[in-house]
Amino acid sequence: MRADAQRNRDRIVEVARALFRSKGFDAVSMDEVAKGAEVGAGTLYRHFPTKESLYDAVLEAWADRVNAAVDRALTLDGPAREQLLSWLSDYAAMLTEHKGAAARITAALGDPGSPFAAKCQTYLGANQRVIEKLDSALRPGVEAMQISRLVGGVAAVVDNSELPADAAASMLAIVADGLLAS
Amino acid sequence: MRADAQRNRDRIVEVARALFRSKGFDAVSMDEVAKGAEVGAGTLYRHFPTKESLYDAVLEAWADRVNAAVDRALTLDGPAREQLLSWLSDYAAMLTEHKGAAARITAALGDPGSPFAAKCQTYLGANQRVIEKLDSALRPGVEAMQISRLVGGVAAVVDNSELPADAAASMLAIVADGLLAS
DNA sequence: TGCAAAGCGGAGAGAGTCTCCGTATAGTTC
DNA sequence: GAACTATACGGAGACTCTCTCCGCTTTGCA
Repeated sequence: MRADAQRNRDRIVEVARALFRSKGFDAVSMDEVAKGAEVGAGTLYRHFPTKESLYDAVLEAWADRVNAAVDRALTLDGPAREQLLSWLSDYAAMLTEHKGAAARITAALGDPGSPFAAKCQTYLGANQRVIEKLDSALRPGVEAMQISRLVGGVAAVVDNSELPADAAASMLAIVADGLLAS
Repeated sequence: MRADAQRNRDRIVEVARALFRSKGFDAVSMDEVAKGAEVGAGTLYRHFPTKESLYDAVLEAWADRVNAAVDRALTLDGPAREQLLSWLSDYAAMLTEHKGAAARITAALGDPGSPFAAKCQTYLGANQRVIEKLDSALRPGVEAMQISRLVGGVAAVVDNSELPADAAASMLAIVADGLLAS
């Protein structure tokens, strides 16, 4: 990639990250991103052929943080319930960090053609690790996809309705208790 | 209302219901509805000032069916878990009946200014009745809003990803067990 | 039958995503 | 350092969508 192209790409992602974070996916227009990054619309669309692909680039750094959160939760001293709850709330918090991300990523969970497919694999892998570690404490037959969708659903509701942290926590507690063996 | 206006209104709602049900909220354009109902855009917008208000009119008949579903579930013979599950799956099924409805209605749960406010009250009231009836079997302190949001979140995921009924059922079972006292 | 009020409908404003293509520049080769 | 080519730039505008404005038509009452 030519040096000017790389500079422009970096600037676009940086500007887009700030805009998406503060205003949410829908409320940011591509024109706005182009103007903010001081490039033309053509340049923006050459780097990112759709708005979703730009969003994907903005969310790039998340995979590492997801894995770190799993590691942290699973090495906690304490009962399985506490480890599970810690992971679920970290997971939900990461999903709601950017407005609109939770619904979008969760919708892409079963769609290999989505621009978010790589991120979904990370999430599914993280939940798979949780299942393997907590195994016997969990409801028999529970799958990574179910956890991903349940928590994604809760996160999407929290995000959409801009709920406070305690509302999110109480819903996650219900999900966690449902996931634990009864 | 003048007779011609009433006829047009009825035809618009009928056409819109068919389109929304088959294609989902986002994929239907107002132009399409106007053309299908053989009216001009102006006529459509006089009857329904926004696309959401048209959607609301399309969903009008639901309130009765919600209350009927609660009645049916709560008079089932069987343990609380069975009654709860029956209601939750009816509730989720109704929310996913029209593509896009689950997310929209659930997002409006806490917003009195939404065009769906009346429908939300119906849902909250239904869940409140469930809580009062099952009371001692449920997790202490559980609220109608929490149930509405949890099931709405699950329904939105099911709807978005077009999941089969058994995937929905397994997630609702987890939520139900979380809602029951442990 | 005549007339005001109510309703109709389509052109078009405004906003959004995304494309096309003439122009400019980076980086290589002599 | 000059010439050349592949690469990148940028903005006008095509297309689509929601929603408005306003001149024309129809209804229903007196």
